[in-house]
Amino acid sequence: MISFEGFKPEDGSPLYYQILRHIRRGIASGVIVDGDALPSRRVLSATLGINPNTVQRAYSELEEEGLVSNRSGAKSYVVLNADTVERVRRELIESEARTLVGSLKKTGVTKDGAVELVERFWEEEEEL
Amino acid sequence: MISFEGFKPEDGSPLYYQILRHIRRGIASGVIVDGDALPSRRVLSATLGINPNTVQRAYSELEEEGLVSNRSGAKSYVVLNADTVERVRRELIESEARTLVGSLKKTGVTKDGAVELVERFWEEEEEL
DNA sequence: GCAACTGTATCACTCATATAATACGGTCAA
DNA sequence: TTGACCGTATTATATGAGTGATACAGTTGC
Repeated sequence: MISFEGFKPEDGSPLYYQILRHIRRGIASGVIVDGDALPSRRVLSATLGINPNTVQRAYSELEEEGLVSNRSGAKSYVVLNADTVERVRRELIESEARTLVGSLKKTGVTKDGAVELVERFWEEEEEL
Repeated sequence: MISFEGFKPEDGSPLYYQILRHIRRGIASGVIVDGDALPSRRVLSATLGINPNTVQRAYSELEEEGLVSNRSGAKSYVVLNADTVERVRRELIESEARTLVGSLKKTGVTKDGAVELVERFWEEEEEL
């Protein structure tokens, strides 16, 4: 069963998108593997204190993306092969690195300064 | 006059917030300095193809933050001293670096991998 | 078979963001 | 002083995100 421990929606971005991202990151990092079951819409929404429709939206987008199998009546499962995992991982890392490198550049940070910042903040980060 | 060259709202975040961030980044990087005039609400909204009210919202928030002086009838100006600039710069860089490190950690990247990513993407970034 | 789950669908509602159209009064330079 | 520009304010409308409630049909395990 996919875990949502440490999932805190404080991002400002839409909730359904944060759920999507949480699962994509789990796939990229290997925490989520092929065949893993997703929590049901009702259970997960109750756990997170949000609306079932919001979870539904995330899950159905994951199905369109080909990462999840939804069968009416049965639980939803993650469907992965090696190529898919590698693709998700590469796309995720690339987009995150690109946007955040761009952000630091625009605030006037140098390349060496950015590397230094990454090294400094790496240990300070605690929450999952 | 503060420049909005290269300002492209494609972030997903609210437009007024992107304007705020653009100006904060300009201050942090030294591109925007004390006494600089802001484009009028009407001019900037026409340039960006957005609504004057949206620009107004950004400008009035900048005033509440103490970075801009708005006088009814006259143009709006940036008001800065060395301490303010340093504060804006530190807060901005810190939050962006923290976001970057948190994102990469959650996608299963190692510290060395993150440094490598920053170095690799630093040159590839072109658009301002 | 039946009960307890599951996914799916629909409707009405709130809220923030953004647009659109005006209007009013202050500032500033020719 | 006057006209062009400025900041500010108001009202109405549209859209997307999220909630809340409810309903229906499919599956699974006992």
